[in-house]
Order: sequence, then C-alpha cells, then structure tokens
Amino acid sequence: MKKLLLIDGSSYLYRAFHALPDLRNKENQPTGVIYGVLNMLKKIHEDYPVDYSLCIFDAKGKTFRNDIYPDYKANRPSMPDDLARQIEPLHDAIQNMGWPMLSIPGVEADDVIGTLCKKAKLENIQTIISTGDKDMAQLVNSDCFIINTMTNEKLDIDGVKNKFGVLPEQIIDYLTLMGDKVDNVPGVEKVGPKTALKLLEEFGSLENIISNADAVKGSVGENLRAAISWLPTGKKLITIKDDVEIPDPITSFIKKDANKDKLLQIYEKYNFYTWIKKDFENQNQNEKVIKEQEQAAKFNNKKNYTTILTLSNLEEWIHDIQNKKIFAIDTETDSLNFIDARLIGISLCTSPGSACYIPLQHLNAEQQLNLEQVLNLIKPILEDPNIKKIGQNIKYDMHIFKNYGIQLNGIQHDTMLLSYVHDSTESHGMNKLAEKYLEHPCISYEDVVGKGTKQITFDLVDIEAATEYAAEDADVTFQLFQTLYPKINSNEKLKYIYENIEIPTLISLFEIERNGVLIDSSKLHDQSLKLGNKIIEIEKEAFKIAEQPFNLSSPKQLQEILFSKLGIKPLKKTPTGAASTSEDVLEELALNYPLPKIILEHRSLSKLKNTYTDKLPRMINSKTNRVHTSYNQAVAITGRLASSDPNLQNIPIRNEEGRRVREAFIAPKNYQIVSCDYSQIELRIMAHLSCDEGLISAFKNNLDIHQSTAAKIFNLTTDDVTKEQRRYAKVINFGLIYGMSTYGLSQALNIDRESAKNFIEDYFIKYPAVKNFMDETKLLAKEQGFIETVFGRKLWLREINSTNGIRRAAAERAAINAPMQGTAADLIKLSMNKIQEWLTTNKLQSKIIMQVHDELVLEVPENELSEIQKNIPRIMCGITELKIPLVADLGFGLNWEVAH
DNA sequence: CGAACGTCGTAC
DNA sequence: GACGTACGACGTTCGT
Repeated sequence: MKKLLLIDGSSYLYRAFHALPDLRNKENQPTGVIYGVLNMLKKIHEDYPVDYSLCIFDAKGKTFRNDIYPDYKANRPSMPDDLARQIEPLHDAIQNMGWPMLSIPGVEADDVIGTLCKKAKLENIQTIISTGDKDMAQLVNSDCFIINTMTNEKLDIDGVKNKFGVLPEQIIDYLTLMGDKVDNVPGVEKVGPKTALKLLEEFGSLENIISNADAVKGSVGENLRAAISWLPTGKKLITIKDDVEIPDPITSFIKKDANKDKLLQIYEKYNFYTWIKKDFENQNQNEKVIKEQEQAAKFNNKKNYTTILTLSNLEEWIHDIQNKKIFAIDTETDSLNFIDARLIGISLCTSPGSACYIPLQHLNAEQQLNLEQVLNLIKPILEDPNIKKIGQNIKYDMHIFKNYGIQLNGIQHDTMLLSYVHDSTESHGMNKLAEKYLEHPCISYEDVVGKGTKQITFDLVDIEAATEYAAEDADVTFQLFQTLYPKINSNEKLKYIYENIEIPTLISLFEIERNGVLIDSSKLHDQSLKLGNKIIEIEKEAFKIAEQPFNLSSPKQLQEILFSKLGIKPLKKTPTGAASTSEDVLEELALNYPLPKIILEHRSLSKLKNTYTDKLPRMINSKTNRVHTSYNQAVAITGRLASSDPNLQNIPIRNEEGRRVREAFIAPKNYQIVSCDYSQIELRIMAHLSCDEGLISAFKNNLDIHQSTAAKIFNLTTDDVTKEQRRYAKVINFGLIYGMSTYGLSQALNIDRESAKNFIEDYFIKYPAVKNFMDETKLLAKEQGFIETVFGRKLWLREINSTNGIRRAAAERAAINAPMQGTAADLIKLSMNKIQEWLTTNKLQSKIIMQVHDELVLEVPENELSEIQKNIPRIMCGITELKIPLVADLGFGLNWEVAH
C-alpha cells in the first residue's frame, strides 16, 4: 500500500514561532520560524519515509467559515509581524528543498487535508497526517492516522478512542458540543470533555442528543436546550471539508530534487551554517557503516597465550613481528611512577587471540630469560619506525622502555586515544573498553595483585598468572584497535583529530613529561616554614574567639562554631543541605564578624602549604632531581589536557603569596625559563565562531578587549572607561564563555539580579552575533546531540534534551563552553606539536617543560634565547587562520614567576 | 584502616 | 540550581 504524508504547515508555523528563541541573521531578520519549520519538516520526512508528501498552509484571507459565522476566529490577534515576515522565505525554502507544497484560498489547511485524506482512501493509499491540532482527529480511519510531531503521540482509531473516549466519527459531534475557544466557536455552555463524552455515550450522536434534549436533566439540559438552534451551525464550522477542488492528483506529490545552489544561498542568507555542513557534506553514510561494524565486533576468545622462556621462542615472535610489521605491546612494571618503574615483563600480540608474555624480572621465578639479553634482541624492532606499534596509553610504555635506553618508535595507535576521539565523554580504561566494544570482561589488575594492604608488586606475581593477565592485555589492545580504528578512519574530521592532533600530542607529551621541571626545594621549604608558623598563630587567634580549640579545616566543626556557638546566621546551603562555609559566604560574614576573616586566612595559607610548598619538593624525583608530572590526554571531555602527580596546571598566580610558589620553578644554570601564552584565546575563538563584527574588529585592532567591551556596553569612549567598568566587562566576557546566568553574574559582581540581567541584555544588544551564536549552538546541540570544535573534535552532550531542567541547563552551558574551550585545546596541541617538531629537527637544546592550557613553558639555554623568542610566538600565531588574529605573549627569566 | 563521598580551593 | 574544564587536600562516614 502506498503512503501519503500530509503536513499541517500552519500548525508548524505557530509552534516554531513560540517554541524557539528569537533567532536572527546578520541583517537582523527573524529566522527562527524558517529554521524551526524546516527542521520539523526534515525530521518528519526522515521518520516517515513515504511515497507522496504534501505540506499544506492556510491561504491568506477569509474562508467559507466566515460566511457561515462572521465571528469565526474573531478573537485571534492578527499574525505577529516577525512571524509574517518569515512566511515568504519559508515557502521559498520548502520549494527549493523539493517538497510539494499547497495552499488554497477560501478554505483552511484542514479542509485540504480532509479532502486529500478521503481521496487517498478511495485510491487505496494510506495517509499520515502530521499536526498538533486535535480537530483533525475526525479524519482518522483504518487507513489514516495522525502523528503529533512535538509529542510524538500517534493517533490511530484506538489512539483517538483512548485519548478522547470517543471514536473518530464521533469527534465532530464531540467538539461541536464543547465548542472551540481557540477558533471562537461556541458550543453548549458549561460542556467540556467530560460532559460531552457522557452525552455521546448515552445518546450516540449529536442528532440523537438534540432530539432527546428534553430528557437531559439539570443545568446541562437547560444549556443544551438553549444551544439547540446554534448546534447545526457549530457542527458546520467544526466539520472539515472533504470536497475541496484540488488541481493535482495525489500521485503528483512526489519530492523533487533539491535546488542545491538556491538552498545553499538560503542557508547562507539565514545563517543556517550547521545545515550547510550537514546537507552538503555527506557524513550520514559513514555513520551507517560504523553502526554495522559496531554490531559485528566481538572478542576473539581463542586465547592462545604463551610464556616466553626460551630464546628460540622469543626469536620466533620477533620474526613474526618483522613480517607483520604491526603488533600490540604492553609492559608490566612495579610502579605507576614512570621514571622509577622497573620493567617486570613485556607482552606482545600479533593477531587476535595469539599473544605472549615475556617475564623479565619476576622474583621467585623458576625460569626466566635474562633482561639485558631480551632487550638487546627486541630493541631493533621497538626502535624501528617502520614496525608499527599499538598500545593502550602507550606513552607510559614509552617511558618504561626509555628507562632502559630504548626509544619506542613507530607509534601508530593508542586505543585509549581512539576511544577518546570517538567519544570523549566515555571512560577510556582498557577494561571498560573491552566490555563495551568486545563484550569481554578482562582479568582486572586487582585480581592479580590484590588490593589495599594486601597488594603486591607485579614482580611477585607468579608467572602463570602474569601471563594470563598480561597476554590478555596485549590481545585486548589489538582487538580494540581493530574495532575502534574503523570508527575513526571512516570519519574525516575525527581522523584528522586523531592522526594530526592526538597521536603527535602523545609524542610531545612524552618528551615534556620526561624533561621534567626543576624545582628549588629549599625555597619552598622556607616558604613552608613561614606558612606553618603563620598558620599556628592564626589557629591560636581562632581558638580564642571560639573559646575552644577546634579543627579549622573541618567544615563541619566550623559550621558548629560559627552557626551554633557564635549564633551567626548561615547565608547559603551546600547541595546536601548543610550550612555552607565557602569562600564567598565567609567573605560576606567577615564584614560583621572577626572569625570568618581568620578562617579565610587559614584556608588560604594551609592550601598553599599542603598543596604546593609541602607537596612539590616531595615530588622531586631522586634520579633526575626534577619533577615529572603526568599529562592525562584522555580525561577532559573538551580536549584539554589534565596534569597530575603533581598537578602543574593549578599553581597559584592570582595573589602575591601564591605567586611566590612560581619563583621555585627555576631554570638550570645558563638557562632561562620562557613562557609563551595565547592572549584571550577563548574570547578570540568566540569572535571567530560568532562572526561578531564588533568583537572581530576589536581583536583586529588589537584593543584591550575588556576595556573595549566596557566602552560598548556603557556607551563610552575607551579612554573614559573606569577600572571598575573594565572589571565588570571582564567578568561578563568570561561569564559568557562559561554560559553564565544572570544569577551567576549577579553573584560574581555582587549586584542584584535585575542589574545583572540588564548588563547581559546590553551586551547582547551590542554584540548581537554572539547572542545568535549561543542560541544556535544550543539548538544544534539539541538537534544532533553533540557539538564540534573548529577542527572537528566531537563532544557529545547526552543531557542536552534531559527532562531534568537542572541537568539540561548544565548541558546547555557545557554546549556553549565546549566549542571555545575545545578549539583552544586543539590549537595549543597543534602548536605544541609543531614546536616540539621544530626543536627536534633544528637540534635545539631548548625543551618544553610544561603546558598550562593556553601557555607553553620552555627551558632555554641562553644562546638559544633569541631564536626561541623569535620563533615560538611565530609558530603559535601562525598555527591556523581564523577570522581574528592570534596573539601570543612571550616572557622569560630565571624562574616561572618572572617569565610569565 | 581504607574506600567513597562531601566540601573547599587552585588553575585556565 | 545558578560558571565551563580539571586535580587534590582534608574531614567525615561507612563497612570490613
């Protein structure tokens, strides 16, 4: 049976107008309805593939219903101008999409639909009506059902019966009794759904009700009798016509090819950039292929695992690897600290299911090959760039081999990074990946070495168990690669991110981590002593005020002292309902009480001491005398790096005392610390993404962006901007990047919400494209479930359509922030890789020693300083072309504090 | 005694 | 609930 889809375009119009934000293009023309209706049309066509389809709109002017009843729809306000202006362009767009469209004067869209519905049934064609209008329920029959696109509710005969309690053929009578407020059609006074249903159940039809009107008791009966003369007219108004003159046969309602040139023009004119990408770059194909592969993948459970105990066996494996030229590798060690870790064993896998484990430094082993001998034999294949390696977090294995003088070359794939690029929001641990993609539960590390106090190091694991565990790791890595790589390889953008950003970043990070940072531990030690003394003084003072000793770092005890003992009123609650003692609360309380101020001081000092001045010296490696942080490349969902053990990306800078920690990040003798950071990188990216002319010109003219923003929103010349006004503008600028609300801004600026709201409104008036960018980003995220960075990194936002408002709002903020934070992350990774490559090819002694999101820190021999000064900013600024210039500021000195 | 959680604070 | 992304210190609670 052929199918016909009839779309009530007019009901779409109003829905799009009210449901969507006031989107506008660059000429300030409203575009939300055009976007919304097209979007709904795209979706319905996708969800209901049919043979024929037609989109019907109401024609302009009066209809036959006005002749019957002059007050028909008389209560309707005339169409808002912003909506009316979008109708022509919308019709134009629909026609260029190739979708058949129709409007017939003198009747409503409903009547056209009703007529076609009847025609279709006669021609044995099934009809699907897409509308939100309940009146259409009268059209439902065994070959016709209604789909409400908004609610996804399907109304067939049973659906109508369930929803209204009456059959489709009774709907006209039912509605006639109730009347229709929206269309200004009266019914029987005081009769609503319940009463109408009851009457129909009793008498079956309107005619029967009328002829039995005298039998109806009470006020319902009175009202009914009063309405009798009206009801036939009401029925005429509510009945959808089925005999409209329609020029074309149903068989002519076939989708034509889209006029791509025109469509592209339209998309450009109305700023539907996301559709330009979607409709003109064919990525749907890829996604289908990926889905198929996903279903095919399962763990190959052959598990042919061998322990290598003889040289001849080892040589066979090496030979096999030389032939295959690609293999998975994993190392077992006795420590997570990559500098100190000793190599306990190596596992290799050359094809699914067959893997080996080479025990090297197991204690209590009956038999085991000699470490040096094995390393000498496999060194050539490990260092051969033409023999490709696959690993899971292979940066770690690179370090382990480096500890034995082996440079792991030919790094082709890292399954952790494949997973990260594929979907950064998932976890990328090997066991999780194996479960997800191979449906294979791995032996867990804890199963092998135990946990807690009973945990042993890997060298104490017996070789049989070690083989089962370690060989499986290599096997799983190989199989994960086989499953994951096609997902990346089939998508141009993700392939770019993986091959041109993440894999090279892995290598750069290996170098940076290996280089380490020189720390002046005696300086930090001095600072710790001073801080310790101050902290003791402060504690004494606090005890005096509280009239008792207590733990100043215990929020719970502090709550007790402040809010019970001293009787101070709590200002805020924590998410769990306890009285908050957070900084902003204490700050406010400090205006009236002495203790909060002391607590704040204590918090600040003990944070410094515990987290930095005490911790950093302890992290100095005794072999290298340097601090080697770990950069985790696969935790931050936006594409940023994260640093840990120790975290070098949150060293204090914002106040004097904290800043002094940076003085302990020093250059070796005859070296300088060089710091080069991108200026206002995220705001620049916002300017690029939003195409806002005001922002772009500010950056092109190299203005102080916060000052320039202040001048705009306060209507001043830049010279007249006060420091306070600049501060406000700065908070707004940063708030925007984070999707800050009026509440957030009011808190940050300590102003009332009304003023905060005004600030944001003023901002958006002055920077309209920014507003538009944010609305469109949110819409796009809702529509496709993810957003992309400029370079095509994909970030999924699964909560974006959550029914939980709080979660949804959080996802919306994340959606706004992600393209900016993520693009910035892409940029600095690209720069870092290029700089690392440039240093290597030019055989410079300078080393990158840290990355802090928008900043690269280097250790530079004095004789290379001028070359570094010249080239690092050059590379960073030229890494890509955006609509705004990139600016990188460089500083240098004997320590990081001076350099930055 | 350690794991898990809550709260707070540091960076960009 | 309210500003995005991280890491980590400390205290508390809970279960072994």
